[in-house]
Amino acid sequence: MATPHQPRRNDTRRRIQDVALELFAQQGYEKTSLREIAEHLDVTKAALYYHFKTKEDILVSIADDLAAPVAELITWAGGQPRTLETKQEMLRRYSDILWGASRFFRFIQENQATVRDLSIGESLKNNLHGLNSLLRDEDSSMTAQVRCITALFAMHAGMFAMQNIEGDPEEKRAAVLEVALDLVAQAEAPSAVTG
Amino acid sequence: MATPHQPRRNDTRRRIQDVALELFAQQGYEKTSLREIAEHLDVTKAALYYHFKTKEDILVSIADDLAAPVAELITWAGGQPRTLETKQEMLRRYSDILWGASRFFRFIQENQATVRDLSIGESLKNNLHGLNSLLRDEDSSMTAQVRCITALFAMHAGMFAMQNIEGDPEEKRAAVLEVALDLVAQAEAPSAVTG
Amino acid sequence: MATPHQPRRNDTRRRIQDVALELFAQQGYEKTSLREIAEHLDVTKAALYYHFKTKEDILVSIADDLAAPVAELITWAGGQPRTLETKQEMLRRYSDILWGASRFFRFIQENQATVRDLSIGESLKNNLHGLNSLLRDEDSSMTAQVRCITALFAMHAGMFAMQNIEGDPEEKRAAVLEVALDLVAQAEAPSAVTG
Amino acid sequence: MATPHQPRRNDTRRRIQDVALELFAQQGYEKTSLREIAEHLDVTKAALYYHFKTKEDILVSIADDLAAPVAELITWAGGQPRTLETKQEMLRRYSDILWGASRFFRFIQENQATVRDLSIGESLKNNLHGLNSLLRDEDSSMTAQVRCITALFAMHAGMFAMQNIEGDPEEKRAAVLEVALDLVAQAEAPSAVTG
DNA sequence: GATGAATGAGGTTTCATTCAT
DNA sequence: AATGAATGAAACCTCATTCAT
Repeated sequence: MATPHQPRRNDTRRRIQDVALELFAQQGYEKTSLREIAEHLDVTKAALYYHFKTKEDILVSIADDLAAPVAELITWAGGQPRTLETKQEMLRRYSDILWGASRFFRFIQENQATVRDLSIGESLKNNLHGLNSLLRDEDSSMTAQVRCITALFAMHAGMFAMQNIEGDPEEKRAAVLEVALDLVAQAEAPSAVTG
Repeated sequence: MATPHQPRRNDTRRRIQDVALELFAQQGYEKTSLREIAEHLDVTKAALYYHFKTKEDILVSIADDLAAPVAELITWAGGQPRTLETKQEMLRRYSDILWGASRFFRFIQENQATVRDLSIGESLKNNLHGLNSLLRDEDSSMTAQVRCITALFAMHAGMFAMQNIEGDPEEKRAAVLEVALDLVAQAEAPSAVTG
Repeated sequence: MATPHQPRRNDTRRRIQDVALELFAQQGYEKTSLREIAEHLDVTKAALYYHFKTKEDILVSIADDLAAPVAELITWAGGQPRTLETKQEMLRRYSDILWGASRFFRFIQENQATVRDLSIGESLKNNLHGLNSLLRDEDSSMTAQVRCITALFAMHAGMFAMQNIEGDPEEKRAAVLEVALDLVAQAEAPSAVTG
Repeated sequence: MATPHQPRRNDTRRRIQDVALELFAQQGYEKTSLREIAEHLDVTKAALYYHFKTKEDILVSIADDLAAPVAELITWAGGQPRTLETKQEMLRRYSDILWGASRFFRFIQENQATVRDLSIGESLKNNLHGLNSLLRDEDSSMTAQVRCITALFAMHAGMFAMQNIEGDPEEKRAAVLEVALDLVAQAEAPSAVTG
């Protein structure tokens, strides 16, 4: 039973989002002009304004779609017991989200200064903070807390910093996840390896 | 009495670099205009062009100063035996460099998309790659390699991602370094902790 | 017969070309700013950029329109027998073209250094060279060749160098043409007048 | 009147004039900046201002030197009988002047629009007008007058329009002069050649 | 005889945005 | 659903020029 899809209703809108994200990721947000987006789509700039109120709104609409799963993940994790298993499952799911929308998250990563001042900045920051809070225990040692944060950033960095390294992408992703899982495990059980 | 219009000192060039870096870090490179920099210094835009050929050139001159120590570190490490101790000493020194010019490195971190297309992008990338190559062993397991990369990124992230966490800055920095040292240690001794 | 079907544009584009040529001819290309052109038209500078990509592009578009007849003339003459009559007919037609767009050709004449570096320079030079080749015979005496070139330049000079001389413009134009026709006639029949 | 030449006194001044003329001729007056001139000489812009009051002044000083012979020629011719022989001698001398400072006269030719608005414009125009008046007879036929003007312009054009034609430069120059001499001869003796 | 530092004016170009159609 | 025409603001940059040293 295929959904009787609304004909071409969302088509242009989606194509704008797609092209915009592509260019934002390639060149950065500020260096991508609406003219450029319009040209790639073979429409006029004014057409963009039929679908979106502002340039920022294009990005917001993308973020609304792609960052939602992170918020859901936080909600989910908030309802689970704060066990190591929960935390690790959280990381696994986060890994799926990140790789499922890697173009977007890479964009966020590479345009922090820009995104910070945009309206999406706040919510992205909150997401990150939410994940963080669920992973780390505020009463644990500073080192332990750092390990948790690092687990998160390892995954972010993993999306784009591994291009120099040879190997199967899936294998790399698995390795990144493993290191992250490890870090939260060590944060929990302080039988340190350090001498 | 009226203070005579003192001619600006010789340090204008330095002051430009300083203000520019401050604003670049605060607002991002593209969102910082030369007009703004000039106004902060109480000079005209044209004065900036007396000291620097282009806007990009201002950034280049800053990077030349501040990124040089990283290149030196790479040279130094290249001349040492590839032991764990060398790697860890490298991380310690890198930590010093990073925190000694944190404003600059935070700028780089938050403006990757921009920096990538600028002339400094290449050399910064090379630096990172150089550090990376010295830390990780291409023949070791993927996981081990990821640990090394993560050690590096943990330090980068540590510069700005810890502002949410309470605690003494020095203590935080030490914790970050400890986690990084740990990661390379684990990369070397594959007696995994993972379940 | 073939009507060049331009989509119905407002005449703004044409008005820009007209005002621009007027000012270029009056003051020179470099000394005419886009601000000035815009003010004459009571539009903003940005409006110019809606119609033309660059300042140079305005001139190019003018040249494309006004220099085309010369290219056509060359094509026509290329298909005729290389007789004296052909050459003289060529000069007659060239005279019509020159006087029909005298503002443009005077501009070219007075801004050679500028035009040379612009993209239209090459094609204008080719036009002149084409006319030249059709007039002169490479095997004839140097003097004969010079006479042909002079015929051409006499007409160019005639457009603007006669303003000091009194007399009816049409009469002047006819006189210039007569001298030019004479020169190619003499080039052909070397029964020299020179004492 | 011969000034005993101060040793290196004028050296820089002359070098500025030389480089300036070279660049003016190559690129045009407006497109040549003082920075460029200074760089070619390995001095600072400010040094130029020690020797010349303004940019225009550099050009004026060049013109004063190089256009003076034309004024002298006019004076000389004014004192001679208005015979054909005088006119032809005038052309011969003018040819010498033109080719003796061809870089300058080519510059004038290619930058008319610019030169017109500069202070030298007036005197150059007067020179040309003076030569013209001495050649042509205001009572003669329009055609005869055009022939005289053409004689002058043939020589101007000859300086740069002959580069496409093969042949010894001196031979070309002689041919140009011959045609010019011819033209004034024909202007005098109205037994037309035209068919 | 020349420099270093700076300025004020102005240049071309790009941008996000608007609005009548 | 989209276009054509236009705008206002601002960007980067260059220029001729000045002046204390």
